[in-house]
Amino acid sequence: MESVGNALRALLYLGAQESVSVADLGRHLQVAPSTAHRLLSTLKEFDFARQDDSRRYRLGPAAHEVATRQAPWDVVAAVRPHMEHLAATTRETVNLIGLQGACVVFLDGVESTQTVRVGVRTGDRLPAYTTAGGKALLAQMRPKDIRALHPRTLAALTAATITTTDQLIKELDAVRSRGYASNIEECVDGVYAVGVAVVHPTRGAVAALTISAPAHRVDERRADLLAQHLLHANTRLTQGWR
Amino acid sequence: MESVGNALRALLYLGAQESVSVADLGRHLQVAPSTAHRLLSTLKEFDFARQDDSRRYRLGPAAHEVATRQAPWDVVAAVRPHMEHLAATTRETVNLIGLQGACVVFLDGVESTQTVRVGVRTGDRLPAYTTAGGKALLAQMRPKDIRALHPRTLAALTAATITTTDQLIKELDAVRSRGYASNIEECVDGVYAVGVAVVHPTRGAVAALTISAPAHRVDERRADLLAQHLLHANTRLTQGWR
DNA sequence: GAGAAGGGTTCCTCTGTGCGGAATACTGCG
DNA sequence: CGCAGTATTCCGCACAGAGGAACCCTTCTC
Repeated sequence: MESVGNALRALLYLGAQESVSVADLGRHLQVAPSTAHRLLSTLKEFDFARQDDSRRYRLGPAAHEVATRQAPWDVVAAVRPHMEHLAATTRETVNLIGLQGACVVFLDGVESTQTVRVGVRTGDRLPAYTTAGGKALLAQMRPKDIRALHPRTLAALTAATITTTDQLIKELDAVRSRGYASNIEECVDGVYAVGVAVVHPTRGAVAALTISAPAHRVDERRADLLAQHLLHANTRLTQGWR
Repeated sequence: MESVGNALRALLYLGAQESVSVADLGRHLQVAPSTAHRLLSTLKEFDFARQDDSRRYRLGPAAHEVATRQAPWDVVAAVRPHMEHLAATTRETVNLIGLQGACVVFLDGVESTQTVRVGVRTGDRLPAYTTAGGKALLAQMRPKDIRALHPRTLAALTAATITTTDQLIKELDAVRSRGYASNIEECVDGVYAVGVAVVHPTRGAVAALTISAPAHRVDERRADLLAQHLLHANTRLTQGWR
């Protein structure tokens, strides 16, 4: 696979430069300019390279996406049995959530066996501020970092969604005081969720554990009970990491 | 470039999965198993994929490296004229430094024109705790994040290097109080440097600006003067970002 | 333990893809 | 505007990459 090899060499080269011309790459790979051009065009076609009006090529967003979209799979595997136990104990849906920039991604899920239940959303992405898991993770950050990550006003997904960063910062203060985060129909109408951050001893907050239920099944007292289950599971999990 | 296209599709697929088998990839790309195997083998050859004894393939470190080694080139360009002015004014070497994990990388430099001078190190990497720029950037982080990033004991580059994370955390406190960081022969014997973090209004601490000089030319009073030059340049720079 | 099923890896043949060269188009400088 | 350098497009051809087959490996079941 000589041409594939050259494409990967081109990608590595592009990653190490501010920008690259066809001639630069041709010299680097010892290939004809038309071959270098063809490689860069293909990288561009898949968004591994971008080109502006100066004719030079830069690393494109696909390269960044491949690297940063990888989940902490070892954590996912370690948490799985705890999630299954939680789902069995509470009879509600349990999710493991990761933070990527200002979004959360659903990494894994164990669905409730009840007839009326919240479905798992593994693979989905949502704004962090709209979810219990997202709030639990954001609460690990300093207010200045929260501001750096969000515009002043935030898009609403429901009538209950937080809509300003100032509100969010206040809410995260409450999360820290309470010891867990909640989402009361802020993301999807009819869904109530609680969440806690999973903090690895050397890697910091790597994910969040949440329990989601139909809102009609959860009042404040039950939310608190569900949260206690989460906190117990979290303690057992992180004790296994020492 | 059909084969290059398939290699890039393979890379994207690998980035979205925990692990991938030859059969998985063959089905995904609609190619023969031997073709899928050949693609994965080439990705593996360049470290874009890794394979363990289970025969399955995972994303390799090269993909991560391509994405994360990219410097903030727009910042580098914006800072350049300020660096040139600083170097002309102080007649010492000016560097722009970025933080990557627990290391700094020298992003750009303007060398002093004096006969005896500190050389520029653009492209070099060093432990952050041994450099003024690194310390300036680390001082923007919380102690718990510093601990997460460093082992208890730190390797010494000179007799003056900080050798424990506890010492480093104390030093970073002093950096924050003083308003700038210094490196008094902690990295290279005979080099004295001062540094300040360049803080972008929405992106946070994106780099550090430093002035490095032969130690025999810098006493405490001159270090403070050099630091004032840095702080003034930093203010002008960040005002241009509003 | 033996055998079956599924899948990974290696090898071979052949054809169509990717290479380099040439022509054309574009950009920046004097 | 003309020129030099470089990017982009197009074409012909040969060899690189595709698929198929054989062999090897792993896991599961009896």
